[in-house]
Amino acid sequence: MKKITLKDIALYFHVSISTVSKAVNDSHEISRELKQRIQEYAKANHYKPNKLALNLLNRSTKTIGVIVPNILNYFFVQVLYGIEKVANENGYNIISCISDESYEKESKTLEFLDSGTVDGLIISLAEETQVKERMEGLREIMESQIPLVLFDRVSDLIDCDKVIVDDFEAGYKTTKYFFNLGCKNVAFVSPIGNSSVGKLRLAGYKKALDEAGRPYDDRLVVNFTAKDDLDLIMSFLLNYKTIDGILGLDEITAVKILHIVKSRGYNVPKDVSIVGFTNGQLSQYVTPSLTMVSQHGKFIGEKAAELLIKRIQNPDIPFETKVVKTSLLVRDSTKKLQ
Amino acid sequence: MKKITLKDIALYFHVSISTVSKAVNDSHEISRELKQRIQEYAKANHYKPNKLALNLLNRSTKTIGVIVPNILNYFFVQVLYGIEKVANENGYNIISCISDESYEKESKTLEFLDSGTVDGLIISLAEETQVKERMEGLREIMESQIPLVLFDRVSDLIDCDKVIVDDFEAGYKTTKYFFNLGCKNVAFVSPIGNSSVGKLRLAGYKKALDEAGRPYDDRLVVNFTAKDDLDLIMSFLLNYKTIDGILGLDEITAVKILHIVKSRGYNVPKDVSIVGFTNGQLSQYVTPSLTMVSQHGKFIGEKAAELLIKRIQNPDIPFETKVVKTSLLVRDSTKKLQ
DNA sequence: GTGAAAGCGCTAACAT
DNA sequence: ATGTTAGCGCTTTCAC
Repeated sequence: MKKITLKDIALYFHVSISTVSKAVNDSHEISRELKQRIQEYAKANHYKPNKLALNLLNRSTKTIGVIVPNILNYFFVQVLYGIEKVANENGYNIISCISDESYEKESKTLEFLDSGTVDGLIISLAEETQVKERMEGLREIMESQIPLVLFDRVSDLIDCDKVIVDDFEAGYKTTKYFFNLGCKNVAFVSPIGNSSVGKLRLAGYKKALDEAGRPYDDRLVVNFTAKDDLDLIMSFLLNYKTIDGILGLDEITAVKILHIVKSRGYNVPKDVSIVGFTNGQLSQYVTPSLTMVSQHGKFIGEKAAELLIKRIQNPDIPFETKVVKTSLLVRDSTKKLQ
Repeated sequence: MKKITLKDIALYFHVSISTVSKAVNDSHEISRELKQRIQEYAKANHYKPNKLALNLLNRSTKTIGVIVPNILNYFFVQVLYGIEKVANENGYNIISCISDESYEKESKTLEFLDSGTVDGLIISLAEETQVKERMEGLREIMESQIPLVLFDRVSDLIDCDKVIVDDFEAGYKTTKYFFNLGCKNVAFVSPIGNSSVGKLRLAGYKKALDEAGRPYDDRLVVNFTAKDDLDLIMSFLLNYKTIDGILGLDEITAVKILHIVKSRGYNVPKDVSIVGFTNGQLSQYVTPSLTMVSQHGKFIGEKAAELLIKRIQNPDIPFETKVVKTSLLVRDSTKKLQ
């Protein structure tokens, strides 16, 4: 038994397909009586209009596709919530896909979502894509005229609407915060050294160093990947100098750093202060609770969705870039300001 | 400028649509020369076959839909990974949706995914759906013949393939573990008291109590919802009796409990041992690290995807239910066994 | 009140 | 080598 179609119903009642169509859509053109019988039969046989056919007809799916690099990062989950909220308010569904930081997976997903499946796309680039500047996939998307909004991990090579975090300022302000606390040697620990986001924050860090008249020491800047042993790396770092401040570029990194630092006998925040990025579920429950930079993920998602929907409705307006400021959530992993 | 179609190309070259179709698909039926010109033109104008039309034609989308109740729960994220892995290996894409524990959102998503958009569905029920036993939506799905696999939060009211955790045994074994540790008063703290999963674990808890010849005290069983103040609830619990063991039914609950218990001056695990469910990212980084029951989410996802794909390929085989055992990951939040 | 026809974008069997 | 036709499932004129 396969799915029932208008045709099947029409055959059953010996009427035309269009009559059935009108009947199930409750058109006044059809007689009460026939309408009733057809509707009953349709319900009884679980008739459902085929969305594919409708979408083809309407050349619209009322769906927006979202690609995020990493679902384990709370920031992206928050963005997803924001997107979904605005999308639903505007009658759109979202389908969310994960690129897992891989260019290949991102491209495959892009290909899948392109060409009719969705009305628009919201994307944060995979790290690999950013590192290798592999923009072919995105270019295709742009050129095939599908509305696109990039957020957080964006690229200058692509001209489209964007929502970004003020990462430069975040890096700058946070580093300055450490200095105000009295920290002398602030380390910068990044799992995303190659992404635009990581680079901007580092630039902000450098500027703060500069302004404070302190030399830039690249041994205090640690880039690592999932493959690396963070424990070992941190051990080098801690043995190199008397570190009294550490900035971790995402939540799980900050939590791991805290764990490692504590297990090596340091007191947090007395010996070393720690600040992380992304105010998620972990940071408030570790001991001591972590001071975090919040990027307002939900807000970013909302803005991205708004931009996209605006663009879908009006493809010809000029591109916009929205910059969202971060804020610092002070908790117990940083020394108190005197 | 709208999306270019075969028709547009045909018009441009003054040939028929099918000729163009064959040309872009590199058919040998078409002359080298024309093929080349058409392909070039197509590429230059970013022609992409419309997936909607193709799917309609093939009556298949090579996509499977997944609905999970809560993306902040690491268990579901793991399941998602497992599903995606197997799906990709078999040439399927997945689109993942979040029901947010709400029946309404689940239904809306169901409706969206039904009727052509996906070839099959993998779902873990929203709590509201389970509580109110609102199975209309799922019934519809079943009756409209779309392949369906339920996992974790399942329902007896729906006849389909299922992958479940052995939650009864998990509740039973874990409670016995507390007793072996020497615990006398083991509390059971659940944010999912109304879901099948929560009930089964509670039944296991009761059985262990029973076997140990201890009375069941329902004041040791705490159900709470997102709205409740867990702090307050725990305070009642801790004042009621000398609790020396607490079982928290998910990761974030276990972490919160640990936080609360510690802040009230108890030593974990000396005064009270804590075990949580779901081995995620939080439990290993809190202090002390939490002993957890792992449900092997990724494995569950893989099995669910395998079942679904099997069913898509062969709709007539009898339904299966796979039961996946849990395992206990002992860390520092439980007293050491002597 | 009902039906025929066209069309959304595409492919495939069947002419020519 | 190229074109015609039919059809996937549906809606929407426009006739009758």
